[in-house]
Amino acid sequence: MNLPFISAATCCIHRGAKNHSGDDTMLDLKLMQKNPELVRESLKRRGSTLDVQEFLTMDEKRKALIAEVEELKAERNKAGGEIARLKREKQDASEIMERMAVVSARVKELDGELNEVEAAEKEWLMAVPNIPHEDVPFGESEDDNPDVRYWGEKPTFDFAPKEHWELGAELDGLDFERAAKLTGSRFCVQKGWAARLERALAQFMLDTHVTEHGYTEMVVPTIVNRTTMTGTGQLPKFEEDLFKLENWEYYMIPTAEVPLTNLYSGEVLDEDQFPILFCAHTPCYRSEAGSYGKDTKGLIRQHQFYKVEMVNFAHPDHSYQALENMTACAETILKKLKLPYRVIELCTGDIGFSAAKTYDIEVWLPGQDKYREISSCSNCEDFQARRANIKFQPKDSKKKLYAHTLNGSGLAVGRTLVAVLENYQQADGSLVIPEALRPYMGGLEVVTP
RNA sequence: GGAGAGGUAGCGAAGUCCGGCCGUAACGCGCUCGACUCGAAAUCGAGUUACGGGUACCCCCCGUACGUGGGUUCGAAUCCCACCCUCUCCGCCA
Repeated sequence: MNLPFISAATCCIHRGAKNHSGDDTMLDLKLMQKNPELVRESLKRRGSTLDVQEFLTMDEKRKALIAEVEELKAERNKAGGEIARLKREKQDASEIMERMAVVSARVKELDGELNEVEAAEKEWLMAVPNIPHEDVPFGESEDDNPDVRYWGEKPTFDFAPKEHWELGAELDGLDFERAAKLTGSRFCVQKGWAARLERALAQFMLDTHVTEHGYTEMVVPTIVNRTTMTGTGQLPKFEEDLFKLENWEYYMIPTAEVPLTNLYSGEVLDEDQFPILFCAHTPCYRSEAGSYGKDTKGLIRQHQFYKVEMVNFAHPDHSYQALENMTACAETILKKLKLPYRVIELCTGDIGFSAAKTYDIEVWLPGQDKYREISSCSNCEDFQARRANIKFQPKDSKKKLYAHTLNGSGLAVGRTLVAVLENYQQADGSLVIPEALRPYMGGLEVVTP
């Protein structure tokens, strides 16, 4: 059976009724064929060791097999009509039938080989990361990410500012010990004001995006199937980062980007629907495999945290403007909270698998004396749209095109709570509630020990 | 958990019992273009799947796809097996 690469394939076991007919090809097959140098160069810039030649060899083999098998199939189809005619006319067709038995056996053989090559090719393609935009600066690691801009004044303290977990515990808001008892490490119980602050932040963020930025608020599943995880690029490569339900091909989302972006998988959008702006407040689950020893204390790196996520579907001509807009939306939250931050651009060595260009927003944490990531905004161009098969119908052409998808945190709620704690702490051990949040906190201005 | 119905183009839907002239897929809707009209509606006419391969522009030719995967057969939307999804009723449940 012939598995088309760019369209209606079905590499995944789980396939929704109608809207998951998407192929899960990662890169444009044609791009690989026509311009392998570009891909080779892109992989090199990312520091990947994937060998483009390996793919090209497979593709040659695939084409040769297709040529052979299709010739036989054409012959078989012709003979089929002939057999039908002879039988209708009550004539003997056994000679053709015998010959076709041989042809069919050969077809079956070749189809088997073809399937193997296509599966291997697909596996290879699925492991290729997106091609970074040509403007993305070269770099080998996060140390090479250039600053883009800074905002706000770092607060000054006439005492040694505490880290958030210390302050949170002293104010009886954060309880890591009991969370460890309930589950294990990297979980937290939030109590009283800290629980409400979490809710206030989420609500404040959602309200801002909905009423000021034009986003549509969504509630989506936070457990999704394998196809959905593949559509946005979490699978097949990063399975170990995910929590998976036992005995199910279901996964807990590491970000609402996954369900929000896949909302339109297998669909064709209207050009004038753009830009489509969705946001959602969801829990996020990450195994944090490989991060042993990193941020072991506090709320920074948890197995479960809440995030308000923004997802855009954009016209290819406007997706980079959309990325600037989305980043500004995330920054707005920090500005309203009066939290100092900086924006950096991820270099080729640090950019995520699915992204073509990414801005990270880092908030200032006085307790840690560092900027820490609180948002990441990416333009994935058509990378996810290909995998999830999200197209749109341009007005001025017949050909359907892939949409561009973007995603960004707006913001990670837990980390925002950390930033509020560390930036708004007072000498007497109390915590001032940022003005923007007070309406959501029943007017509360200060949390005291 | 029990019983039943269903999955075919952008949508609805025929075809499945009795395998082949039924997949550029009947019929209807929608959409595009044209005719009529001052213009519009109505009406009439024409067009309208995706991908892969040959030719890496178009045309054209060939192949594949009727939820998914397998089986039977010279040949499968149609017959057989397994699975997925949707809907209805019953039971249970926040």
